Amino acid sequence: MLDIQLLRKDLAAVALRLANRGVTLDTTRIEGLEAERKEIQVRTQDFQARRNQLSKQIGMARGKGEDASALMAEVTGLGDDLKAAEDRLAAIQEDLAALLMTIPNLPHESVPAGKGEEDNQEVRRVGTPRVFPLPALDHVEIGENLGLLDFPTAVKITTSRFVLMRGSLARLHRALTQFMLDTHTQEHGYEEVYVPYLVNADSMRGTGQLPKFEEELFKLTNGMYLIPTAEVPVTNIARDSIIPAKNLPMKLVAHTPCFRSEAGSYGKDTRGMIRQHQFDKVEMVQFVRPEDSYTALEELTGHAEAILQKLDLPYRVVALCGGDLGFSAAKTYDLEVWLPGQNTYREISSCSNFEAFQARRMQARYRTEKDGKPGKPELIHTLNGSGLAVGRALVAVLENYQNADGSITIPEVLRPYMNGAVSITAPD
RNA sequence: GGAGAGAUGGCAGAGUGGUCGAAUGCGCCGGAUUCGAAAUCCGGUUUAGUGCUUGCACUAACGGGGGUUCGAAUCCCCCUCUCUCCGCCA
Repeated sequence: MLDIQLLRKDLAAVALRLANRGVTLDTTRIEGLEAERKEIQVRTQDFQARRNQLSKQIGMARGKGEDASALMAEVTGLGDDLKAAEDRLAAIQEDLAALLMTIPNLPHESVPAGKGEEDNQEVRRVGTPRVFPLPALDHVEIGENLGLLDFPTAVKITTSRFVLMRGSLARLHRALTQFMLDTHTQEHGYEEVYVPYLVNADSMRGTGQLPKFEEELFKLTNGMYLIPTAEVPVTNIARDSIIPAKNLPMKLVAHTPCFRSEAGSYGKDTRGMIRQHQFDKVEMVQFVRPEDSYTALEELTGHAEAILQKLDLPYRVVALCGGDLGFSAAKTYDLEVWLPGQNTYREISSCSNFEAFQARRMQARYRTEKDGKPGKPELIHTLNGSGLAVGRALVAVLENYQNADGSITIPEVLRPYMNGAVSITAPD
């Protein structure tokens, strides 16, 4: 949510910055609502002040045993006008609030202009794609040849966009998760958290999934939602709370399954594990002081990159352009891992700074300090990034570490998590 | 699932229709006292919003929503959550 004050003070500038992400702001409507709000609010408050004043006088008169009927008649006369003004004000403020909830965040000044994916800016490439003597297979063929990856059975159990993994492949998936969590907690200073996978609507509103993107979520019959990312429960830890300044920055990491309806992506990535209704992800979340958030974004992106580097997977870092930016983000770096089977880079992590956008929706604040003395509560900045998407990391390992004989070499850093095994071969 | 109790400021906790945004205690901040500290004493200490003469005024908020009333933390209705006991259970 944007600061309403910013819209009041400099609507034109807000509209201009939103244009960077291809969003047109209905400034006429906002100006109209604001003008009416101002007038009605002043009127309402005048009525309320008068009513409070008269009511107080009635109380005092009664206390002294005097007759208050004249005062009561006067305040009764206010009734209808007051009620009308209050109702109108409530309606306008509801309209304004609803409108405000659907306006995306302002892109940071460093965000490249552009409409979509093709305008994203490559920041750097790390690692060199391996050269295969024969055309590289994709992860579906590799996994199915090994007899460890099974889509038809998953379809039978549920439906498409689910997967079944068996044996050492299932274990490799778990090994990746453990390795990521251990690296972030032991080397990057994150606290591991275990969180609910079902959340209420308030939490979804807090991080920005609601009200605009309900169709992308799985909703339960009792009104709860399956989380589409650990970002939701983890970031909402800070909702409606004031964090002591000494606890900042707060760095949290969680491993959760993620559930996405993938509505609107029919026919896209239908093959393999790239786009699933259910996948695991290790997610990093940071709560920081506003002045630190862009340094924190670079740092957090580096933490995600460290996983790829340790796995020795080639990747590139892409700065999203305005048009490709998520609803709540002010700036985002995507990490794209090299997939030989597809001969392309595919997104495996997304690291974003939300500035105060989520914090304002959540009322997530920290107590400032001035010369060591406690000051006023102010909104924190929130960030998050995948570190990494586990399913896609598995895909990347399969494709990058495939051998001509159909086996998979296990990346060195994962071997301790695989009982020391060096490779994965088809079971007997 | 059944029965009961409750939800008030950073925390504890009073307030059951009228100058109550809210006693008191703790905590926190400032000051006094002290060589310094403890103790003690004095003062301060919620948030959001609006207006304009930018310092003042006003409005709103006592779990959430609705209602009664001239006036609601206080009365009524609905919802949510928490606690205790019983039952069930990984």
